[in-house]
Amino acid sequence: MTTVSDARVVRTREALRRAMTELAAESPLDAITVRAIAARAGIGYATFFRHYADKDALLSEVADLLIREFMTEVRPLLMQRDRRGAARTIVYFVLGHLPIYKALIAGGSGETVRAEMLRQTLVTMAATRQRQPEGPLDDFIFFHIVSAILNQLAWWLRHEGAIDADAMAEIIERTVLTPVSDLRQNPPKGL
Amino acid sequence: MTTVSDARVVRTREALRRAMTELAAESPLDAITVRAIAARAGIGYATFFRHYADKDALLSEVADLLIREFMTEVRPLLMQRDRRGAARTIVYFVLGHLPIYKALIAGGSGETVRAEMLRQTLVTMAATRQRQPEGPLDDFIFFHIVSAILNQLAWWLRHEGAIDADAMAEIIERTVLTPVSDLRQNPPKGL
DNA sequence: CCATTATGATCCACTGTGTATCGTAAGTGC
DNA sequence: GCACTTACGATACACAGTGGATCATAATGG
Repeated sequence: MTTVSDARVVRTREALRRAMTELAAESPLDAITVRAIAARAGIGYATFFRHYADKDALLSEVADLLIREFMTEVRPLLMQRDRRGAARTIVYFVLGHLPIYKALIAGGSGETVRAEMLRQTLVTMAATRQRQPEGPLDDFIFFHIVSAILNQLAWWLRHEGAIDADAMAEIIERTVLTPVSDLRQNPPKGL
Repeated sequence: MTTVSDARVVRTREALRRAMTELAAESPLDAITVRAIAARAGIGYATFFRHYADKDALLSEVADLLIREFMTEVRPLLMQRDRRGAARTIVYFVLGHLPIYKALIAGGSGETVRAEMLRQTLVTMAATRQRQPEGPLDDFIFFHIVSAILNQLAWWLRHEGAIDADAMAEIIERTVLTPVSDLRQNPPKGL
C-alpha cells in the first residue's frame, strides 16, 4: 500500500479527512458520494481508493481521531469522583473544538457518526478497562452513559446558545452521571 | 394512485411491511435492496413503487404504525405521576410484542429505525402537546427521555434475558424518569 | 358478469461504486 | 542536484441498484 511517510500521502489524507468532515456537516452520510469527497478534497476520484477502501473507512478514521483526542482529555476526569468537574470538562472540551464537533456530532450525518463513535468508544474502553465488568449492569451502564451524553451533546450543539455551558454540565451531571452512580451503588434487587 | 379499499392493495402493502420488518431485523438498512423487499414479499419489483416512493417511505410507515400502537398504550401512563408504573408499562408492552420490536429497535437496522422513531415521536408529541413548552429545557428534556429510553430498550432487547423486566423498569425509572422530573422541578439556575 | 384496476414481467436510462491502466508529476534518498 | 521511486490525475470499464415506462394478464367490486 501507500507509504505513510511520503508528504503527498499525508497531504492527500488530510484533505480527504477535511472534506469528509465538511460534507458530513452538510448532508446525511448516504447522500455523500465518493466523487463529491474527492472533488471537495481536490484529488482524483480513483485516488480516493488508494487510501480508503470506501466511505465508511474514511469516516471511521475521522471518528477515531476525534475519540482519541476526546478521551485523552476527558478520561482522567472520569476516573476521579468529581462528577460535576467531569461534566464541565466534557462540555468545555466540546465548546473549545466547536467546528469539528458540531459538524460531526450534530451535522447532517450526526446520526451515523454518533453510532460510529459509540461503537469505537465501547471497543476502546473494553480494551483498556481498569477493572472487569462485574455483570450485565456494568455493560448496560457504560452503554447508557456514552450514548446518552453523545445524544445530549448533539441536541446542545444543534441548539447552540439555548443553554449555557455551565447549565449543560449541571444537566449532564444530574441526568446521567449521578443517577448512574446511584444505580451502581444500590443496584436493583435480582442483579 | 392506488385504491386503499382494494383487497389486493391491502394484501400487497401488508406483505411489503412484513418483508421490510423481517429484512430490517437481519441487515442494516442500506444493505436492503428494493428488489430484496419485493422478492421477500412475493410481489413484482415495479409494483413496489406503486405503493411507496422508496425504501425510506416504507420504513417510515412501518415505524409510524409501531409508534401509534406504542403511544396508544403508553401515553395515558405518562400523564400520571406514577413513574414506576409508566416504566413498567413500557417494558411489559415491548415484551408483549417482542418479535417486531426486537426486529426494528435492536435489529440490523435498529440505528436507522430508532432515529426515525425518535423523529416521528417528537413530531407527534409536538402536535398533541398538553401545554406548550416553557423554554429550551422542556424541548431538551423531551428529546432526552425519548432517545434515552429507546437506546436503553435497544440494549435490553439485544441482551435478552440479561436483565429481567422488573429490574429494567426500575432502571428506566431511576436513570431517566426520576432524574428528569427532578430537573424540571428544580432547574439549573440561569434557565 | 363486466368494466375497472392492480399486478408481474420486462425494458431502459441514470447514478454511484470499485478496479485497472497509463502517462505525468512530485517527493525521497543518495 | 539527480536519478529512482511512488503517488497522482484522467479515463474507461463492469457491475449493482434505482425508479420510470409499457403491456398483457388476472383479480376485484359493483
